Order: sequence, then C-alpha cells, then structure tokens
Amino acid sequence: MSPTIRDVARKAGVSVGTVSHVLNGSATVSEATRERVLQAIRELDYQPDEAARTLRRGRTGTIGLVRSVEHGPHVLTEAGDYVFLEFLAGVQEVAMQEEVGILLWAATPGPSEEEVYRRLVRGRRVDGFLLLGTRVDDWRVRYLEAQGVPFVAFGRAPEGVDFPYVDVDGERALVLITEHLIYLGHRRIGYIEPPAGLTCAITRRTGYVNTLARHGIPLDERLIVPGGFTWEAGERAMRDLLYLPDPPTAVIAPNDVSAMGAMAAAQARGLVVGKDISIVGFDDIPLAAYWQPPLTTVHQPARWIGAEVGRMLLALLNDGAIPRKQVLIAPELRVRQSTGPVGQVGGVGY
Amino acid sequence: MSPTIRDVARKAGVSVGTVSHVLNGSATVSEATRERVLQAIRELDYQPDEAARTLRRGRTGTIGLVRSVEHGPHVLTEAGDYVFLEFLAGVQEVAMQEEVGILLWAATPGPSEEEVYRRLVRGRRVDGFLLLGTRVDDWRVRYLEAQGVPFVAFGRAPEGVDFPYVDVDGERALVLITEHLIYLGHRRIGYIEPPAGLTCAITRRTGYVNTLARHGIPLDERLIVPGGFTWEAGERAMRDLLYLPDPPTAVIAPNDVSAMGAMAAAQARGLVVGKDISIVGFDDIPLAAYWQPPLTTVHQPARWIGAEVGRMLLALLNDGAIPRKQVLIAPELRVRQSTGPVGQVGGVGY
DNA sequence: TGCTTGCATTGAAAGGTTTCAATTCCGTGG
DNA sequence: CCACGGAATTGAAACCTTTCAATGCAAGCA
Repeated sequence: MSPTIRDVARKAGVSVGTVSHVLNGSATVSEATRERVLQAIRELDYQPDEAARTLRRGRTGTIGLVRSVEHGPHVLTEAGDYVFLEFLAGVQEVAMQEEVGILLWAATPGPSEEEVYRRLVRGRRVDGFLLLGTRVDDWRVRYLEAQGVPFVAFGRAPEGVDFPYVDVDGERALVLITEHLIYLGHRRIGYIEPPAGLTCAITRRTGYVNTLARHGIPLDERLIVPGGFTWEAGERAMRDLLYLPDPPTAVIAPNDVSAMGAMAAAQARGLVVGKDISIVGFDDIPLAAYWQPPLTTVHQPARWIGAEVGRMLLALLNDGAIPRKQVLIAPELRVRQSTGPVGQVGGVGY
Repeated sequence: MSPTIRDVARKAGVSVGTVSHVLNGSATVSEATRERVLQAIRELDYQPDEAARTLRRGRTGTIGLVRSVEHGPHVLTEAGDYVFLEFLAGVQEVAMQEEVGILLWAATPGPSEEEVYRRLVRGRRVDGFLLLGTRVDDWRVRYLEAQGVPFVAFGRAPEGVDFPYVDVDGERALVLITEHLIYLGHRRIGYIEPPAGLTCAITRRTGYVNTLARHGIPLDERLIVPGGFTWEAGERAMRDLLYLPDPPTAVIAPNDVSAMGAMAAAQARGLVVGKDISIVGFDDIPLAAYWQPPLTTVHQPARWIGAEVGRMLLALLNDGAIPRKQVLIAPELRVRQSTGPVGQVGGVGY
C-alpha cells in the first residue's frame, strides 16, 4: 500500500541505505543524489514507518503520561483536573515544538496501574514518563529507576529520595497561608488535608503545623480533617469542621475546587464567607478570581510547570543529562475576598 | 537487554512460533506446553515489543487525538477546554477499558496541522482518529477519507458530507434558547457567534434566525457579532453589543466561558445580569451552576460524548462497521438566574 | 499393516527501517 | 602508471514479532 523506503530507492535509482542517509543525515550524500532522493520522496509522498523506525532505533519519539484516577464509573475529572488541564497545555506546548507525541493513559493506583507502567515500559512504547502527583512511597519511582527509564515529576520527591521534579514549595505555601490567617486574627484554623499518600500532604502539613507553633497557637488535632481534591470532599470536610463544638473561623482547603465545595457547605449553614468564616484554596485556577467571593489561594503555575517538566524530560532523553535537576517554585499567595479579619468568635448563630 | 520472544522460547524449550501462539491464541497449543511457556514468560518478566508487533500486525493499538490550537505563546487552554477536559475524560474511560492508548498531539490549523496528520497517518502511528470540532470545509475529513483511515468526530457533519459523529443538535439548541428568551419578553436578542468556519456556527445560527422569524421578530444584523470561545471574546462582543444605539436586552454566547466574559462586561457597565440583561451560555460546564448569577445554558454531555465517540471508533476499528453512524443528541436547556423577564426597555441607564 | 485424519508444533519469511562494514569511484601525489 | 586516501554509495544484518505452510506424530479405521 504505502510506499516504502525501497520504493523510494528504486525510484531515485539508489540503494535503500542512501535514502536512509538522506532521511537522517547519517552520512554524507552528494548534493545531486540527495536532491534526486528528495524528489522521489515528494513524488511518492513517502513517510517512514514509525514502527519500523522504533524497532530499529529503540526510540519512540513519545513520552508517556499516565493519569491516576480513582475507582468508580465516573473516575476522571475530579477537581485536580483543572490543574491537569493547564499542566497538559504546558506539556503540549513543548511537545508540539519538539515534535514528540504524548501517549496518554489512565489507571487506578494499585496493581492495575503497575501493570500499565510495566506494559508501557517493557513494551517499549514510550521513551520516558511524566509523573503527576508524587506519593510518599511511590512504586512508580522505584520501578522506573530500576528499569532505567527517564522520568520527571510534577511533585516534590519525598525526604531521602532523589529524582528530577518541579513543584511549588508546599511547605512554604502553607506558611504563607497560615500566617495570612493569623495576621487576620484567626486562631482556630481548620485544615483540610490533601489525599493521604501524596508527598504534598506531608510537606504542606509541616508548613501548617510549624507556623501555628511559631505563633504560639496550640495545635488542635480535631481541626485537621482528611480531605481530597473534589468539591464533595471539601463540602464534607467543611461540614465536619462546622459540627465541632468550637468550630474554626478559617479553613484551609487542599485545592480551589474543594475550597469551593467548602464554601458551599459554609453558605448552606448561613455563614458569609470572608466575614463569618475565611476560606483559602490552592492552585489559583482561572476561575478562582471570578468566584463569589473571589477566592484567596496560592498560585500554582501549572502550565509553566508542564512546559518545564516537558523540557526537562526531553533534555534527559536527548542529552542523558539535565541542567537543573529539581525546581522548587516560591509560592505566591493571592489574597482575595474569601478571607477577612476574624469576626466575633462563636457568633456564627447555630 | 529486555528478553525477547526468542529467550522465552529457549527457556520453555519450544519454538518462537509456539510462544507467539500462546500469546495470541492464534493456534491450539497443548495445555502442558502452554503452561510451560507462561511460566517462562513470568520468570523472564517478558513483554512483547510493541514496535515489532505493530510492524508485523499493521495495528498500533493507539488512537490519535490532535488538538487544534490557535497561534501565539499561550495557545492552549482557551475556553472550549473545559469541554475538552470532560470529553477527554470520556475518551479515556473507554480507552482504559479497551486497553488502547491515546496519542495526543497539538497543531495550529493550517499547513502545519495537515503535516501532523500526514505524519501520523503515513507513519502509521495510530489506527484511527478522533476529531474535535468539525469545520465547514474540513481538510482533515477529506484527507482521512481519502487515506481510508477511520475516524469519528465530536461535531456534526456539514450539509452533504457523511461521516460518523456525535453532537448535540445545535440548531435545536438555539431554538430552545431563543424561544426561552422570547417567552421572557425579549425581542432584541444579541447573538455572539462561534468562531467562523466551524460547522456549529452554521447550524446554531440557523436555529437562532429561524426562531426569530417564526415569532415575527425582524432580524437585526447588528445584533449578530463575531465571537469565540474565550472569556475575552465574550467580553469584547458584549461591549460591542452594548455600544449599539439600541442595545439588546438578552445575549446568547457561544459557550459558557465566553458568556462569563460577557457577564463581566455587562456588569462593568453597571448592569445586573438576569434583570437588566439576560445572558445564555452553551456547554453547562461544571461551574456554570455555581456561577453568580447561575448561568442559563444548554447542557452538553461532553464526557458521555467522549466515551461514545471512543466506542464508535473502536467498533469501527474492530469490526470495520459501526452500529449507529450518527448520533445527534437532543439539547436540554438549563434555565438558571442569568436570564429573566425583560425589564423596562432602554432603561439601562447610560 | 497401511492410510487417513487431526492436532500440536516448527521453521522461515515478511514487515520497513537503520547502521556498519565493505566496496566503488575519483582525484592526487609519488 | 601505480598506490593511496577520502568521499560516496551499497549490501546485508539486525531489530522482534506474527503468520503461513509444512512437518511430525499419534490415534483411528479398514
């Protein structure tokens, strides 16, 4: 069907080797034959078969991106996904430029996810991986390192582990958030945790806990509730916090979408967000600034991170080395109207 | 490095052919040898090389999805992207189930996009394509049909063209929207168009124009302004409409995000949305219901569409045929508070 | 016993490229 | 006129599977 390199060779009156050399610049070819070969390629509309190339070269020109999704029928598009969208946009920008493909896969963490990675790696379908959201004890990291497959992560490496990544400094971010709330007069600050197991859960909590301590505010364990990145998780956590005998006057959510869910729960209780209760998010998704009330949050340049992570992986693939192995971004707090000075304590009629 | 089928054969004491048959069930293999082969595979942690498979089989197990992006440094994540996100989630759901990969690429419409498709098709990198947003005169459709490459589109085929697609009936949607506004008493209804060139621009406009006519409302060309799917496009279009000597009392935007931009522009003029001016979106993105004021819009089940389109393509690839070639979804109007009865005409103080 | 049948297994070709060692071809210097 | 060196080109192996025709073998039947 499709013309092969052999057809081109025949048409141009040269050997297949020569055509290949023209294609790849792998040997000097005289200008005359070069032109003849290119002409034949044009006339036949020839395009090298990528499978054959990959087989021979051992490189695919593709990077892998496996999305971790939870179980259930509607597994994807949980809220972290607005960040995913931006991240992906960044990755695509450099992928487009460098002419590499992105092989997108989805898997639920656990054995089936491991199977996916195994298949992609051992089946040689990709040259390297982008990891999204690193975990404290990350099987993927161990596996890819063991197999010698390059990867770069969006998400900090846990203590004692060393791999290339880009991340916003979550510990520092929580210092900023917590101090902001303390300066507003809050002393009972609720903290909704990111999903357990993620490295960001550790680092952020450290920032929260240390800042309270530094300001002489005793830690109340009941103010720390498990959470997740979804609207529903934020709603639920906020409800739990408001049920406390001595509820918080401010709440820190693990991301913007769950903060919005938390807002909804607070408003359902008749609270005015930014006045009766302060709420802080994380990510600064495009809509955060336009939310009612506009959401105080930490800016996460997901698109830039995506592009950077992509560039780092490509550098790793092309040169085997990387200019700067770990990039930790200083967080910026975007103060908006969802946070405000603490009101009359306990005066939130219920 | 990695073990090959030959290693497995040697270890199990059979020929490579037999191993392949075990792998693919392509011939009857006695239970005893079968078990021996599987054992060898396990011990070696063997995984067939996908490039070699693809080369031999002529199938990649991958479907292509090329995102059309506009020029500029920040090309992606224009607003259609919330829909893209949901759409992608749907596609990924079935891709995960059927164990096929998604090869994601990005290209700006024009010659470079054509080049991308050519490379993917002729380089045999994918088995088929998913098209996102069909155009009136769509080079991609012509090319893929000419090359005999299967594809399914999210977006209706233009008049006289026949290919498999899934879409919400845009014409009917605009009938619903326009009638809703007319019932609320509006007679000057602004219409912001989707980007020119998309098939949906044609079909939707038809619905708008016909409905006005059916209700005896004369068409005012000045109320139809060009637009796009971005926040900024909505803002700009709304500003233009409000500058008219006799501005509209209701405005229809091409999607939710541009509707939000339009809202911002109206509010900047001191108008109360839902009272002084009604605004309607399209898509019903997850945040539309939570917007202030909640946005009246047409629901577009993008996730379901993604899954359906994926299923259709896989059916096409596996069976060469498809149960139902074209799926046109009846639109549902979600009426919320961004639309309301027409106020005192012209009384919008400026 | 000889022959057929059917199952299990094998060997080798084919798929399309890259790459390496080998060859051809020129022109130049001795 | 020969030898040599460098540039251009070639041929074939290698990458790893799948698949098809062929082979081996045992059992069943006459």
